Amino acid sequence: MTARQEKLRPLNAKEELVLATLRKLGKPTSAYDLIDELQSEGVKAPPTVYRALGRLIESGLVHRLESLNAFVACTQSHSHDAVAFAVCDDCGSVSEFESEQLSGILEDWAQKVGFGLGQKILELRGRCSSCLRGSR
Amino acid sequence: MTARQEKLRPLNAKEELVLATLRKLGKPTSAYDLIDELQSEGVKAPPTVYRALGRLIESGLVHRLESLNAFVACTQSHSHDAVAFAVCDDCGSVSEFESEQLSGILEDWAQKVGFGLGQKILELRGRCSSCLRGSR
DNA sequence: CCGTTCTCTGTATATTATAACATCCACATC
DNA sequence: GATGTGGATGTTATAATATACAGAGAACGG
Repeated sequence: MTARQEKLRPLNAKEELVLATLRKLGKPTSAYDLIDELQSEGVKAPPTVYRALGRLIESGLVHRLESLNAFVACTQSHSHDAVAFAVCDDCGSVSEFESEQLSGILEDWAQKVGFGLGQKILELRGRCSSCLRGSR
Repeated sequence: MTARQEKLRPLNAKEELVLATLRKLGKPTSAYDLIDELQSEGVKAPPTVYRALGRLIESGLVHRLESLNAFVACTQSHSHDAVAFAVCDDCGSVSEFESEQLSGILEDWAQKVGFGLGQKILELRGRCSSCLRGSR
C-alpha cells in the first residue's frame, strides 16, 4: 500500500535529463517533443528517449498517458494503484488523483470474474476548472 | 441514462464492412489489420478505414482501445457512461463491463474539483480467467 | 590479453494516423 | 441544360509514434 519504487537503480544521465525536462514542461509531452528539447544534450535518437522513458515509468517517476501518446512527470507520491488522470482538452494540463474506492471497485470486479488484474488505465478527458471559467 | 445512438444515420457500405469484420474477428484489431482484411472489398486506404471507424465509434457500435491502438465491436448494449475494458495480455480477448458506482465516483470527483468531465477511458490490463487457468 | 557480459547507442524500419487535395454525385439555381 | 455548391468519398503523400536489430565500448574474470 505504500509508495513503492519498482527498482532502486539510480538514474543515469539521460534519464535525469528526460525527467528534468518533463518536470520543467509540467504537461504531457510526446517522445519526439522531448527529443526536440534535448537534441543538444545528446538525446537525439528515438530509442534513447524511449528507453529513458521506459525506465522512468518502471521507477514510477513518469506516467504514460495512453490516450495522448504522451508522458508526464509524476506529481504525486502515491501507491500507483488506480491513479487516474484528468486531461484538459483545452489547455492540456493534467491532474492526477487516486481513490481507494475506485481501486476497490475495479479489484472487486476482477475478483468476481477471475480476471488477473495488472495495470489500470484511467484517463478522464474534459475541461479543467480554469478553462471552464474562461469558458472558451 | 438509457442507451443512446449518437446519430441515427444508417451505415454506409464500408462502415458495414468494417463493423462486420470487427465482429467476425471478435478481438481488438488495428486499423491496418482491417485494411489487410478488406483490401479486396475496397477498403484499401488508411483514411477510408479511419473514417469508417470514426463514424462507428460516434454511433457507439465500436470502441477504440487507447492502450492498444486498436478497435473492437461493442459487445454490450450499454449507456456508454463509464464502460471499462479488461484486456487479456495473453490472448488479446476483451471484456466490457459497466458500473454505475464507478461512474459515480468519477463524476463525484469531477464535480468536487470543477472538472468538466467528457470521455472516460478505463482499460484494465491483465490476464483473463481462461488464460489464468491455462497458467501459461 | 581475451572472451564474456552488460549497458548504452544509433540506423533503419515498422506501425499508426492525418493533411491536403482531387473527384464524384445529388441537389439547387439560373 | 449549364453552373454552382456542399457533402461524402477517394488518393497520395507525409506526419507522428514506436521498435527491431546490431554495433560500440566499458567492466570484469580468467
